[in-house]
Amino acid sequence: MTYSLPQLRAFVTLADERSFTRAAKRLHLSQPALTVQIRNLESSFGMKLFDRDPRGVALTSVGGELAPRLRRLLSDLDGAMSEARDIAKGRRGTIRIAALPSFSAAGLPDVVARFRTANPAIAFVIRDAIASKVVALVQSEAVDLGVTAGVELTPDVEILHEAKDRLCVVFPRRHPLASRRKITLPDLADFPLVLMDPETSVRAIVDAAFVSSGRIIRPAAEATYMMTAVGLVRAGLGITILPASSKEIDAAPDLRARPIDDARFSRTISLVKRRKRTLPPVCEEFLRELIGAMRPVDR
Amino acid sequence: MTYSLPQLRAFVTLADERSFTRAAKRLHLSQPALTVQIRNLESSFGMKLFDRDPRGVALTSVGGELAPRLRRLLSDLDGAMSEARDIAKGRRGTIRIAALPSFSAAGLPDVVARFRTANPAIAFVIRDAIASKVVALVQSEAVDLGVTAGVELTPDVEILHEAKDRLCVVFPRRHPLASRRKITLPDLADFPLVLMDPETSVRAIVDAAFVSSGRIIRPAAEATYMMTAVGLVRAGLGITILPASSKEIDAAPDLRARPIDDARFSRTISLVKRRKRTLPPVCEEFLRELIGAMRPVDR
DNA sequence: CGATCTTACGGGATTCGTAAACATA
DNA sequence: TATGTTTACGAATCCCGTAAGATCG
Repeated sequence: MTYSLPQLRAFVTLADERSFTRAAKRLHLSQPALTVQIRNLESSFGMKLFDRDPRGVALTSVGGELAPRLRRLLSDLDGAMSEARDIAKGRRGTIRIAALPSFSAAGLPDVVARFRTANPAIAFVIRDAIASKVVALVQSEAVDLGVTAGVELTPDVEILHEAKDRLCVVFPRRHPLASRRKITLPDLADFPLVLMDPETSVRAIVDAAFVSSGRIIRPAAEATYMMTAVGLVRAGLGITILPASSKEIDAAPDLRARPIDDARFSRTISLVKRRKRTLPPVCEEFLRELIGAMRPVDR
Repeated sequence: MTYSLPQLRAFVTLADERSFTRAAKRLHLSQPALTVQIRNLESSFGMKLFDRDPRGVALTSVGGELAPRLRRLLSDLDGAMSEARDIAKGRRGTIRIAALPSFSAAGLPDVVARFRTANPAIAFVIRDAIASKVVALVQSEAVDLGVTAGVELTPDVEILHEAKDRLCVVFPRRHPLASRRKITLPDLADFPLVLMDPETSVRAIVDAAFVSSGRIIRPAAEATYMMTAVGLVRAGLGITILPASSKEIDAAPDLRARPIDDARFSRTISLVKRRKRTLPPVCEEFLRELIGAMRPVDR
């Protein structure tokens, strides 16, 4: 009426070996135990699957139909299970991360690279997106982890770690700001500003700081990508404000970046996951590495 | 460490239903029993496969990897087993027969046709071959059943049933033989003979009969196919000797066939199978039909 | 005899259902 | 409190190994 995995394994092995004794050996089983498994399987079919003979057994025609299919199915099954076990043990797997473009370019690559040299069988999927999109990706479980900033979180997104990221002002080497020891908010208002797109978290911080100090902002230009903002500054269009960690600054040797002496010009980088979802084990491991690397950067 | 079929079924169903209660219902299982299965499977992995929540359960990422593969594997497995059960029950299957050309054309088609209307899901493979080839096909298990004649059988071929098939002489309507009441061996020797190929069982019988009566045979022509022999007779080349059951005779309205009044001019049609091989159940059923149809034919 | 498969029996693990405890909205 | 999951425990079944029996060459 029913059948079990041991029965099916016994059947396939016996079909291979065509001898109860040899098959039992291969199954690490006593030979009578094998006989019983086969007998039970046969009685569940209501017919013989093997023709016994003192010098070997042979498959019945029904057995012959079944054997190759079961052999393949069982090997697929074992493959799937052992693969899953590998994933569970962290020997294999995929880590999916969504992160702000700044972090994707600056902090993340080193951590990922180090982790991959230690665990070469781990694959990464990295999606760079603006803060609100990062949260959406985490919420929909399109990714395991998210790195975002300054977004009100929905209740089903959980913060695992936080780090401060200061903003700094970026200007040409010979700019008047270069001689100031400390740069404060009013200093910035003296020069034309190249700002990030209003959708971005950096822009939100800048806007908030200016508003809270009672000033209005008049951007000379707006950019979506930080590299564009840097280019505009190099062209003399004005100064800009970017995360201290952004790599784009280093790409322009003729520019200088200086932290702004104002607590409002900093943002909280949050490492998040979907609440009440257990992470894959590799992911947990990577998480620890990432937290270690997420110390606030000053320059 | 290990896993069982009930565990895997529980896993897949729970992944489908995303609720222990609903899944248990679908599995015809008490709900605690399901909890235990999942717990054991999870502990064998050393990690959770589901994230529990009062209003439903959700797959872990490892569980997500596993679920679709297992769902397919289990459904394939059940498919293979139920198909095999169908074959075992005779609701489906293939019957493979090798038979002498004469029997393939004369006796077999009607039996097969009748059987197929009763069991439409049964497929047939019919190979027509000369006697020695038929035995070889049975011996190598390329076919389940064989219909042969006058061949010394190897010990691993078993006779299931036998029937007499008389030979008859075939001649043109206006031939001198047409007026004889009884035709005996000496009568035949008076006319030119069209005989079958020396490889065939019919020819072996004719040769043996002539030899045992001390005559030598001088064939006017030889044919491999009985239809050819009939054609040669119609053309007036001589007379021929064919199995009484052969359909080829009926295809020539200008010919007459008459039994030969000599016990030596008959052959034993044997229905055979490989010794110590159990036949598929459908095949057993067909066998009974075939034996019923294999009564000796006189004309 | 000897090699091979089958049957018989006891210990241990698995599976299942009922009943009760636990968690969360 | 209502819904849904987990824990606890006893009964039935299944699986396995040892030992003895059966079969064929």
